[in-house]
Amino acid sequence: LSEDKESPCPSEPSTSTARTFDWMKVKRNPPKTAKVSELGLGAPGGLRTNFTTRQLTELEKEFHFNKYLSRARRVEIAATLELNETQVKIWFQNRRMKQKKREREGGRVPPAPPGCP
Amino acid sequence: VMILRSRFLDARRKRRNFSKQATEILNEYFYSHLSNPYPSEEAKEELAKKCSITVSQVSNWFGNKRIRYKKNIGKFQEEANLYAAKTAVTAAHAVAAAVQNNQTNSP
DNA sequence: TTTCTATGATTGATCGGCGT
DNA sequence: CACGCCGATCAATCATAGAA
Repeated sequence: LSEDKESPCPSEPSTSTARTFDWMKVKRNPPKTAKVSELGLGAPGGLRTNFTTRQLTELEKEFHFNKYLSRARRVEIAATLELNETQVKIWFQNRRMKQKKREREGGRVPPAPPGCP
Repeated sequence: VMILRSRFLDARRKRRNFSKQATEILNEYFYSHLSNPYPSEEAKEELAKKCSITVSQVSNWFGNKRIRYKKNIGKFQEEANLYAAKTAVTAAHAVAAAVQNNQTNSP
């Protein structure tokens, strides 16, 4: 229940080590952020959108109010912040995971180990 | 514009590199599982304990390692052979011990 | 000291699996 | 079958530590 079988190995090892495995070939599809859909809009296609401070502030505020969004609320937020409903949905999803991660790892050990001038 | 970046200027800064031994342990695992360098949650916890870092840091390390490795396999060739040899020696020791044990316990 | 590289962390977005 | 969520991961980027 813990060993890996190296099944895929299309390439040839050539030398002693370093073969190419499938995980090294994994490629993600580029973001489909309302790309070619709207022709003419400044909708950046295949780019990682950079949220502005205003957007993040509003999203954060909403998050503290509700950890989950209703369809209606999502539409509102999206319109107000000029984002897709999907982006808002994903933001909340990532935010929840971030929250959980903090709680889980919250059992901090923030003491001052070594040097602290 | 640069002010907009100030929103971050937070945790990301003041970063500490892991101890050399921790990196040693992580690399050993990575290269001995190069065919599938995706440690399970349990494995991550074990590595975290051995390295004295958090599970998240172990995840970050593997995430960065995988991406950077496949981005430029050649650059890690040397490192790969180094650790491959190391694990080979370990394996050899194990085999040697087994043989030794076999001879002394052969009725 | 200045410049360039190695590395840990962050985060918008994707992938696969699951429940509704 | 479509949709939202979770957990893990990707991929690009940020900011700093360290080598040159």
